[in-house]
Amino acid sequence: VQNEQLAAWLNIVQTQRVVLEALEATLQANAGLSPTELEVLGRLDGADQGRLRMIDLASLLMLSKSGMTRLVDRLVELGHVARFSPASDRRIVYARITTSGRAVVSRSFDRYGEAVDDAMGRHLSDRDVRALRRVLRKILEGNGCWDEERCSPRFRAAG
Amino acid sequence: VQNEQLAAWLNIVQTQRVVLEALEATLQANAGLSPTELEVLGRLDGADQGRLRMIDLASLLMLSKSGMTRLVDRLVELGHVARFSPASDRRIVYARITTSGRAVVSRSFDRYGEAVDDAMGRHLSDRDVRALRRVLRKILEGNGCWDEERCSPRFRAAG
DNA sequence: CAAGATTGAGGATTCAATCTTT
DNA sequence: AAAGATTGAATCCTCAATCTTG
Repeated sequence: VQNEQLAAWLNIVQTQRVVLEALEATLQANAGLSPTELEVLGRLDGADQGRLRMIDLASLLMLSKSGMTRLVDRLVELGHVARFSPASDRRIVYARITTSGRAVVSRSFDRYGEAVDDAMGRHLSDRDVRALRRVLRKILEGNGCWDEERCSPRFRAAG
Repeated sequence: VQNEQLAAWLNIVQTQRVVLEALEATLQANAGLSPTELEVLGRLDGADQGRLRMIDLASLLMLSKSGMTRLVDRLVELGHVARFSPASDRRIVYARITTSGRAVVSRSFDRYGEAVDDAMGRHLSDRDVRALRRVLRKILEGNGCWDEERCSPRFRAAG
């Protein structure tokens, strides 16, 4: 019985590897970004006022603080994100998506959706997708990291 | 509809991050190994004669050839793996698990299974686990990377 | 020349230490 | 002192180039 669980875990790992590999190729050719970098832009795009604190971004993506500092460095370099600190508390740094960043999200998300469909959705029925989400949600809830906004964000409508 | 797929993909990514983080901590404290390193030992442990070619290991874990070279370097350094080339074709290098490596697998796999159960299985019914595996298998099959031995290997029995 | 493996250089991420603001 | 962010050193991984054997 425990072997079934181990196998399921291995399957999650393998699936993530396979799909991610497909997405990386598409996304790199299309926008010159890594999936992680696009995820940051997507989170900012969906956030209130298009901005989030560095520490909240790190927590959302489960990266270290320093990892997020460098990731945002790259996005700033590309002009897709800008930094600023609010006057009310100068300890905080916000990452804010720029017009250029919004444009990248608009242009890339459709292609990205197609790539996900190609590598994953195309092989699944609607029931499969629902079943998958149901089980994964249980795991996330069990680990105290389910959060409606975190795990099923409202993605930007196409275009 | 496509949003459901995107959300499902995000959930896979998040689940992998959450569970992996839990496993890393346990495994590091327990055996001083990363999950990837233990996976190599587990694959070798289950393989015929306890050995696999470098290139097949790389393919199994979806790592680059050079990445696998370095990973095996570390395991050799620790004494858990040894390299050798067959006389029949000196181009090939086999990684073979050593007695020490077998011991590590024996000692670690129980704890590893417990950790997987803690982070994942504990929150799921048997039906959930089966449903999860069924859907993930579809995705892997759809991408041409389902392989009975690759994706549901016969793990060593406890002890 | 092709297959298999390794090496050097460069990119991404983490930990520990540090800096600034509260 | 604590919260938030950044920096330096070290680790792990990848790509391109190279080496060896067939």
